[in-house]
Amino acid sequence: MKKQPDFFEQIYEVVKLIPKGRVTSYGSIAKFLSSAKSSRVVGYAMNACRQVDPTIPAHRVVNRNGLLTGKMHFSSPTKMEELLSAEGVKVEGDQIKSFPDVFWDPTIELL
DNA sequence: GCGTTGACGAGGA
DNA sequence: GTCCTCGCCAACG
Repeated sequence: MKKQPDFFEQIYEVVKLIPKGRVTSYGSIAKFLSSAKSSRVVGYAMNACRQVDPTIPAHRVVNRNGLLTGKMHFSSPTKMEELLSAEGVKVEGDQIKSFPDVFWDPTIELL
């Protein structure tokens, strides 16, 4: 029996493949899964990732603006930027510095 | 079964 | 360049 739809598993797998110190966007993951329009669903999966697999580095997933939109969903609102900062990702406020520099696109790296 | 919400993205003004 | 609107898919009430 499946605990979660394959859709979610796919997302989690990609997120867990994100190298340390790198980040990606919801849209890129969605696009990698052949559903660029399902970017919102990717974010929803992240929200559920905690109950599925808390080891998922959801903090490495941000929106296309490099903004930590989901930081409020973490244990603490500051947990996300702390984790990113600890991995070498410069974060100012809620936005990632040098976003294109730390950006990791599964459609390019994994392909 | 219907309507609303949501960690988004792209397009248009 | 910024701001607003629409779309898209899945889950929740």
